[in-house]
Amino acid sequence: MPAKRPAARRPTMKDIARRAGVSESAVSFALNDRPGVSEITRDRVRRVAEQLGWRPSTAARALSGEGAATVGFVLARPAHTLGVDSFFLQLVSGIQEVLAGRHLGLLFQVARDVEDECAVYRRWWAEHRVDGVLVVDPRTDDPRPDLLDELGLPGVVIGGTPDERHPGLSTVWADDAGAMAALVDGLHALGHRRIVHIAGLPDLAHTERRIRALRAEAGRRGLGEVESVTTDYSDAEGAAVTRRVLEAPDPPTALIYDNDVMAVAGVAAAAGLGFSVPADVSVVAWEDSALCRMVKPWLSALSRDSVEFGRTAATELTALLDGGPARTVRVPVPRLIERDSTGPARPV
Amino acid sequence: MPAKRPAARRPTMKDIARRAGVSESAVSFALNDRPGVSEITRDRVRRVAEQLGWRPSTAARALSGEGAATVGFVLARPAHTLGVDSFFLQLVSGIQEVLAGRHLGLLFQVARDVEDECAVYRRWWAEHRVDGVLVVDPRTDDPRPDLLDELGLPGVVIGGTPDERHPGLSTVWADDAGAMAALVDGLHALGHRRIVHIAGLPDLAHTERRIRALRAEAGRRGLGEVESVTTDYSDAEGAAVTRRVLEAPDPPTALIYDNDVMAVAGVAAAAGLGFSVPADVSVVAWEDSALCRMVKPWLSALSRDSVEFGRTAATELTALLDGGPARTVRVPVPRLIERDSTGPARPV
DNA sequence: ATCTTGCACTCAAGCGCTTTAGCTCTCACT
DNA sequence: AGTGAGAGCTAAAGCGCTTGAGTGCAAGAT
Repeated sequence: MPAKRPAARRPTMKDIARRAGVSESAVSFALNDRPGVSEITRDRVRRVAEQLGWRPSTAARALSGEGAATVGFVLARPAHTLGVDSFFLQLVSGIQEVLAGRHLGLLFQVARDVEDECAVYRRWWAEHRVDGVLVVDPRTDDPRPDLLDELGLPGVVIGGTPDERHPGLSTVWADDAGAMAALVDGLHALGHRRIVHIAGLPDLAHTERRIRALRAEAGRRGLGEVESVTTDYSDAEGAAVTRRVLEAPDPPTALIYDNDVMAVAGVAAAAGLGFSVPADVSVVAWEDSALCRMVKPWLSALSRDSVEFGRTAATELTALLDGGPARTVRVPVPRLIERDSTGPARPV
Repeated sequence: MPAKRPAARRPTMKDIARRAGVSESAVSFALNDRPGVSEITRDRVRRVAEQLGWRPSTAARALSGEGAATVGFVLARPAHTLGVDSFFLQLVSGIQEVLAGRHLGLLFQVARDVEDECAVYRRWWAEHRVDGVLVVDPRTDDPRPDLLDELGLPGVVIGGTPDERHPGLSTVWADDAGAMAALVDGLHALGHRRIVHIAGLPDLAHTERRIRALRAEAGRRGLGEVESVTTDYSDAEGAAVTRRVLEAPDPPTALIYDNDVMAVAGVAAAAGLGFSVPADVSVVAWEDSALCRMVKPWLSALSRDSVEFGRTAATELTALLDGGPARTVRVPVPRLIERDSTGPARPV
C-alpha cells in the first residue's frame, strides 16, 4: 500500500540561515528591512527565502511581541435579519481588499447580542488572537468602546458618531442626519407632508440619529405628521408596520424604510392593501441593492458605497495598528437614486 | 493631564503557577486534563486560572505544536454576485455555532477566483494560521483538493460529490440529482413538458450535476424540450435569460432557477413580457429565502436548511481535526415549498 | 602607532506554552 | 530492612521568531 506521504514541512528561518550561511538574526534583519545587514546579504537572504517559499509563522511572530496580524469582526444581529442583507457582505469585501494587501487576516464571528460580542472581544484579547477590531452597529449606551479601551485593543467604529471620550478608537461615519434632511427636502418639494419612517433596530445609534433628524427636519418645515416606527429590519415587520400605518385614518403619502428588505416587503404590503406606488404612496429605501431593481416599481433608494465604506474602515484600522492617532473620518453622504417608487404626493 | 492607563496585562501560566505554588508544567497538566497532578492541585490550579481570567495564548499553543485553533473559509465569487445571496451568511452562522462551542476561530477571506483561493490556502498553511479549511463551491476539475492533500491540510468540501481520491477530505453533500428528479417529477405531473433550467456558474460541480440530472430525467420521461442555460447567478443575467427563452417561439411552461435572486428577477422579466405566473409559466427557485415571499406571486422554492448545512460541515471538520477519518455525509434533500408560482401547465 | 567609530554580523534570551526526562517521595510486597 | 512501582511533581528543552547586547573588523581621527 502506498506510504502515506508526510505533509510537506514548513521552512523556517533556521533553514534560510543555514542555506544563506548567516545567523538567524541576520535573516530576521534582512527580511524585515531592518538595518544591520549589507545589501548583498539582504538580497541573498531574500532570494533564499523566496526560493524556499518561506512565510513567517504568525504564531511565532505573535509570541515574540509583534501582533497577531489579524483583526476581528463580530456581527451581533439576530440570525433571521442576516438573511437577505446585502450590506455586510459588501462591507466585508471592502475590508478584505485592504487587509489582504497587508497580509492581515480577518477573524470573523457571529454573536447573539452585544454582551456576547463583548465576551468574544475579551476572549480574543486574552488568547492573543487579534490586534484590533472593527465594530459595527454602534448603539446608544454602547459598552464596547469602554471595553476596548480597557483592553487596550485598537478599534474602528463603523457607522458611529464622532466620539471624543475614547482616544483609542477611530470612527468612520456617514452623515445620516444630512441624508435624512436631503431626503425630507426632496419629499417635501414633491408635496409630501405626511411621512412615516419605518426604522431599524431601536437601540442602534444610527436608527436614533435618523429618527431625530427626521423630527428636526419636520419641525423646521412645520410638518406635523411625521412618525418613526422601529423594527427588527425583517421583511415581516416591514410589511406589518406598512399595513398598520396605511390602514390608519389619514395615511402617510411617503414611506422611508431603513433598509431595502423592508422597503420591498412594504411595497408588496401596500399593493395588497390597494395602494399603488408611487401614485398613492411614495417609497424610499435607505440602502440600495439588486433587490430594489427586482420589484415593480423599481425602488428609489439612498445608495452608499458599502464596499468603499469597508475599505475606509479597514484603512483606518491599519493606520491605528501602525501606531497612528485615532481619527474620525466621514464617508460621503448617501446619494438618492431616483427610480419609480417616488413621485408627487397625491393631492389632498 | 491624565496618565495614559496602560492596557491590562494578560495573565500567563507563570502567573498561575506562582499563585498556586506549583510549577508551570503542573499548571499545564492541570488545565489540559492530563495525568500528572492530583485532583486537589488540579482544582486549585483551575480556580486560580479562573480567578485570573486566564485563557491560553493561541500563539504560544500554535508554536508548541498544537494547532492554531482556527479554521479557514474562503469565498471565491465575483463580488457582484455576493450581493443579495442569503446562502452564505446562513451557512456561516451554522458553522460558527459549532466552532464557537469549541473555541475555534474562523478566518474568513474573499478571493477573486480559485487560483487566488489556492494562494490563500498556501499562505495560511505557511503562516501556520489554520488547522483546516472549509471549501465551498466545488468545481469540475477542482485544483483545491489536490492542493490540500499536498499541504496536509484537513478540509471539508461543502456541496461536493463523494470523492475517494482524497483521503484527507471529508465531504458534505446534498443530493442535487435526487432533488432535480423530484422537481421534474412534480412539474411533469402538472402537465409541464417544456422546461428551462436557468442554472448558475457553469464550472461549479453542482451546476453540472443539476444540468445532468435534468437531462437524465427528461430523457427518462421522453421530454424533448428541456434546456439548461448557465449564468453568473446575478439578477441581471437571470432576467436576460428569462426574456430570451420566453421570447423564443414555443416558449417553456416551467422555469427552474438555480437561486432565489434570479427567480425573482425572472418573474419580473416575465411579467414585463406579458407572461403571467403561474398561469402562463411556472417558476421554481432553487433556494428559499425571504426574497421568495417578497414578490407576488410568492415563489415556490426548494428549501434546504443552510444553517444546518453549515453545522454539519463544521462538525465534520472538527471531527477531522480530532484525528477522525474523512467521511462523506449527506444532508437531507431540499424540500419543495409549494407557494403560488407553480401550477398546471397552460393547455397547448 | 593607538584610539575611536561605525558597520555587519552573531549570541543568547525571551515570548507562553507543551512535553519529555527525571527526581523524590510513599507505600506495598518480599 | 530492602526493593520496585507508581504517584505527584519539577527542570529544562523546544516551537519560530524578535531584539538588545555583544564581537570582530576595517576605515578614519589623533
